[in-house]
Amino acid sequence: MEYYLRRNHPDKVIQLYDKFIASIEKKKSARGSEDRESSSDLIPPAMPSATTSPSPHSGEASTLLAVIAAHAIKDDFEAAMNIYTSTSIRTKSFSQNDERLTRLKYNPKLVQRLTVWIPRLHLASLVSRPQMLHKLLKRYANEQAVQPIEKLYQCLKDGLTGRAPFLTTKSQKPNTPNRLVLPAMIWTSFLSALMKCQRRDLAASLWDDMISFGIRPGLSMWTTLIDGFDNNRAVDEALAAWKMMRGQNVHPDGLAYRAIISALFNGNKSALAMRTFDEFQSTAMKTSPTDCTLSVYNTVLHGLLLTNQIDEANNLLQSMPQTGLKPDLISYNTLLAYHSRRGDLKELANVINDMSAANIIGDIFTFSTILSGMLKAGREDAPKLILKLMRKQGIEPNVATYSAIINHHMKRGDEISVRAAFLMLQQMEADPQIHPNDVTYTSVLANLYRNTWLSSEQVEEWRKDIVQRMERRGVKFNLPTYHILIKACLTNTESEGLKNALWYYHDMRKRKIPMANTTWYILLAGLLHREEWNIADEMVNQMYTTGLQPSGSLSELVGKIKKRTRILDPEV
DNA sequence: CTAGGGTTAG
Repeated sequence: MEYYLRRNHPDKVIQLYDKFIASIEKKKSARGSEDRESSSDLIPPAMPSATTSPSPHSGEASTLLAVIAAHAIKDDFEAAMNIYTSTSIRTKSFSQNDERLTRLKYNPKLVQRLTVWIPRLHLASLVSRPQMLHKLLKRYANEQAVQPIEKLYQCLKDGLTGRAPFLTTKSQKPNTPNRLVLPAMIWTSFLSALMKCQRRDLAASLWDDMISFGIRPGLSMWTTLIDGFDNNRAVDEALAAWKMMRGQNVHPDGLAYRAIISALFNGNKSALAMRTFDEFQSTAMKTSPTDCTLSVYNTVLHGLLLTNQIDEANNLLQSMPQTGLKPDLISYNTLLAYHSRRGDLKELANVINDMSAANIIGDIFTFSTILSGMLKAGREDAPKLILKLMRKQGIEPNVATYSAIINHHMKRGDEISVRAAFLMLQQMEADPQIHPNDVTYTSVLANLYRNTWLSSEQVEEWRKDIVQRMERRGVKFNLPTYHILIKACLTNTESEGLKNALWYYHDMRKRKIPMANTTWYILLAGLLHREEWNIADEMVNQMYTTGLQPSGSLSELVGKIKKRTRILDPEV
């Protein structure tokens, strides 16, 4: 194939590729029938092994690139796209300095065309396998990796409207039969990923793009938007989206109700959340599947407990049987979490008894929750006890389990405990099953900032070490992380504390992570407490420039800063 | 496609 490419005979290359594919298909079907003959009907198919499904060798990728290059010589992108999206050949997307590409450098025009084509072909193959694209975006969002998401999205937009479009939304289809149709769910996947990265600005422009392509956002898109605002702790925006959705006569289902109710509870609007829940019960609940209804109930339960409305929570639980609903494992875990936060061992035991009476077996969430509740209550033997219990039940401890233990060590703050925490962290880093996450590292960092036992040199050394480890592993800060760290820094009375807090603030701005009301509250309350009036004034100004109109407790805080009201109670 | 619970902290 390379010979014909060099001789500029693309059609020969294409012929050879077709033959190659045909021979593969023949081999596959031959092998397939052999398998059928040899295996009895009673024996289930074996695990895929090297002999039954050969792993793609690199030769296949080179062959694919050769035929793509042949089509590039003929400038037939559509044909290349058809091959690329339908081939079973697995290949990492070819990078620009791929060794296979540089072998074509005798034809610079061809190489240049291929460097434009390859990312587009990569996207096209993802668009034709939406669930694969979704998985990829989800992974990027988990890693807070905005750039690759943006890159894919830019390529998508370019594919719809650029100089040589190869994608189409359904509404345009009649005039463009040769383009790949973009499934509507892909918009939802991108929106969800961008919101999880706290990039409301990019999410907003995606929304605008979608409208300008003539797509009316459907229920799932609205739900994703509201969920995203909830993730970003932006209640007002969530509520605005909810109203806009209803204004467009889109009827919410259980999932949509769940999203808005969660946002309202998290945004301190529990009365409105409960009214919305009542509305759900008298409307969408009638046609909602049981598991979906239960998720709404569990969200309400979680919200009530979050706002310390324990009586209301018990009323809700008691009302469930009348509607044919039974509390499930998640309901019980939610209850356990409430008592765990309060370190209430007696109530924890009560819930565990209720669970066994209802024949509900605990899972990893259950055990991690109980473990941290016991630690909060001062039970030093909790890790040993719970880990033993888990082994007996065959439940593997995970990141949350070990993070809880590490947090406990770090909280104690003496040198021996901190060293124990670092040792456990090292063990987690060495084991791919329990790699530390943002929560683990945040716990270590926040406790270091708050530490008053150790020398500041020692703290600084350990802090640098942690930051390096995070960078090495690609673990990035997100909104709750910043909140925790800024607050921890500001509680440290040393001047370092203030400096560090402001560093995190600037880092947030640099990374374009939008501030939630809570962010400003934490910052301003900390500055007020330290009586850093000038810096507090400056922050208030910067808050106004973001267009935020503070209300409630946040505006009270602004008033106190303006009036230089000193906090006299040293406990606050 | 969007989906309820745990580990950071409030």
